[in-house]
Amino acid sequence: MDKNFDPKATEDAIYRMWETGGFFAPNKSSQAKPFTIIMPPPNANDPLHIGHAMFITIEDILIRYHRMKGESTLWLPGTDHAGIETQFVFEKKLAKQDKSRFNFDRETLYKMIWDYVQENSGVAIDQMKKLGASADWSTFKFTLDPDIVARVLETFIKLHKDNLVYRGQKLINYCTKCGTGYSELEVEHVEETTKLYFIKYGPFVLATTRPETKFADTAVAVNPNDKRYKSYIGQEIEVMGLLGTFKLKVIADDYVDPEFGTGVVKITPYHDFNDFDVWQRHIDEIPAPKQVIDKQGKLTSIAGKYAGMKIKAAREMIEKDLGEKGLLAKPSEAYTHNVGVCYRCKTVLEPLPLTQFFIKTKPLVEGALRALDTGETKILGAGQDKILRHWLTNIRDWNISRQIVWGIRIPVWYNIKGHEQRAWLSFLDKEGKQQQGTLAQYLNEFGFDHIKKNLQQIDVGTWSEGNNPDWVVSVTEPSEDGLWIQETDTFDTWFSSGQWPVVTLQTNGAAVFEKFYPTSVMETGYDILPIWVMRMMLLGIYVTGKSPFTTVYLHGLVRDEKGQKMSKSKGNVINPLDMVDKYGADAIRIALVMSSTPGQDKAVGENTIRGMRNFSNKIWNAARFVYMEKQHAEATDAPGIEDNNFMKKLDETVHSITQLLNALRVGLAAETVHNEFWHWYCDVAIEQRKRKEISLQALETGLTTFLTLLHPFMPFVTEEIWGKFVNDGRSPLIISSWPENKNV
RNA sequence: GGACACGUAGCUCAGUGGUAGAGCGCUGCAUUCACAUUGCAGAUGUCGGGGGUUCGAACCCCUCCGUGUCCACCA
Repeated sequence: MDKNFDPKATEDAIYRMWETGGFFAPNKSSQAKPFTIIMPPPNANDPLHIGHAMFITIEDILIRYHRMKGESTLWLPGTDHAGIETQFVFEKKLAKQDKSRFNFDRETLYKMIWDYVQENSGVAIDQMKKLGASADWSTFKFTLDPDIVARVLETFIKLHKDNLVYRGQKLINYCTKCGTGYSELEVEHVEETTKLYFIKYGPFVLATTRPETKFADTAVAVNPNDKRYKSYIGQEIEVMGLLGTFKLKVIADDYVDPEFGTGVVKITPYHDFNDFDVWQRHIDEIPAPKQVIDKQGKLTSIAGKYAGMKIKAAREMIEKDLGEKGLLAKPSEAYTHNVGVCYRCKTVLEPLPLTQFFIKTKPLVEGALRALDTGETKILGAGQDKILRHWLTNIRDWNISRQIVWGIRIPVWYNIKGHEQRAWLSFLDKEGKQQQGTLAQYLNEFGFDHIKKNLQQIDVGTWSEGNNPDWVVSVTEPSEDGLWIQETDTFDTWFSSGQWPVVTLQTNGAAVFEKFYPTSVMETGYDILPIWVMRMMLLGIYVTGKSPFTTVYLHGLVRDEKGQKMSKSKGNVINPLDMVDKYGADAIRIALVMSSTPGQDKAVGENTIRGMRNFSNKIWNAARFVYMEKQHAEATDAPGIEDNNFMKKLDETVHSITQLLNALRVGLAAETVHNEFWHWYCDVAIEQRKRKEISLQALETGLTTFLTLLHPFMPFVTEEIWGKFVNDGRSPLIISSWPENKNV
């Protein structure tokens, strides 16, 4: 027997033994009560990072503990198609081949991404196995599996029937680079220092950071109580601009802060959220809005000679021209404010008027709040309960339309007949070249079938009142006469993952759903509380009437040794698989959870992991000592004078670990078992044994008990020892019974 | 501007009403003893400051200071 434990030589074989033994499947006994965790599905296309290792570890600890307690334990794994991220990565790949999404029709592009993801999808799963994840792989689901898609569509149809879906034109945060709009939860806010311009505007001077949108101004607003401008309210003013003079109405709105800038604000409803709201409040006073920036981030034809220019270039040129025309009242000032950027590519988002599908969220909130009030669902994680309530009470309608192909296509069909002139679309012609325009332009030349088959995107826009296209919700093409085209937008990825606990169980069979829903613990990072956990509650309760989980355990972010955020640019990223390779899976597992606490970030460095590698070696050597003692033991094992104290202490340890795990205090449980094993069992008890103060039998009981207690945290080394010389040839540790404490 | 956290050993963090803890680091001693991926001994703490409740507070309450994160429409 080697002096050191060698994880590399043993871990894979142990995992295979567990897997082929079928030990990950739930206990079939009818008396066993269920314990369920649905795994947060990682991006199918990405290798695991340290944050994944964190959730794998915590969930596996809970799963192994409950399995050893004899419960019918299901850990259902899966992966997510991660719409925007994956399409973005794929497009970068295309760019390297001098291609873009515009070179392909929708269907072809989807298939290419599908194949690309298939190539990579095994990686994350293998990595989870390396970390020891005892998930039931037979229940595995991918968010684009046909059975999952069918369920997700069903939910949408139900929402529509219940009048909880609407199609509406709103201002949407749109990424001109990724080519899609978002919901407000996906917008990241970053501080930006920009110029605040002071522009002569008729009789006023106004302060703006965005002179390039002034071509779309439809009003000027002042504060109703601002004495300086009171006489102008309700009047029209004449403004000399870069493209000539025009007239605008002056309106009064409380939103204008008289203290800021000059107290005069231009109103550009289609390019600013506040202005949009002002327009809504003064809809009778302000004429129809104008759009000056398009989806490509370029200025539209209303910008005259600036049309076609990118925002940044246009702004610079406009600044110059304003200066030359003497329209700048004074030099610009540096101004720091927050702007929304794309969480994926960090491009500054443009507020643009888009027609999208929305889910009415307010009617769904009540059930979620009730679940929190009654304790049906408990949130673990410093203060996160209150944060969730805050989100729930301030929720907005959910924009679920995404202008990408990598996702579940929205099951909505438009009848374009009679609206051919207004249906904008892009498709590939017979030479594979992109054509863009209205259906009316191309219908005769290419025929409807060709256009449909080679379609990239359709935008049927918003018709004026009473002149809307028919749209019907249907999974298949409607049979009625007409020119039917399916919406090209896909669902927000979070719309499918928001149903994850429900649909993964349902698609594993009605009996599985019946038994394991609602699930026991949802374990994930606090950073996705609103974007994911909240939505799972909303949709889960909506579909099933029950909150999808009893407890939400929100782990913290993993940071580096100094508590710094890990990032590629800082070069402080720890790859969990490298650490497994170097120190063993057990070491990184316990390093991640020991002394961690829900909702609080966790600092982990290689030193920490090395220290825990030493701990797994310590376990190994303690076992080795017991084994050697047995070799030299005499036939009769005399009781030791410390036996009673030893057993009592052992029992207390079992008790406290059990209590801690029941209370989901995983970090403290790990710390306790580590300390008791090392500093009591090894440092005290084994030394007592050397002086013959405790019996070999007591020492052996101690070892087997500790192997059981340690197993959820460090499954490999404990299983290896168990199989090798504690329980040779008998059932493996993974399905051994959790010790009962008798005397405490 | 608001919300939520956090401030405990050199560093990173547990502990959350009853004599201050862990990991990593540091100092000294120990080497054929299960393990040097070790053991023993040790140093470093007014548990952010102040006030209150209590027989007793790192822990509960108030307040101040500092840090972080998220949210928010000041162009």
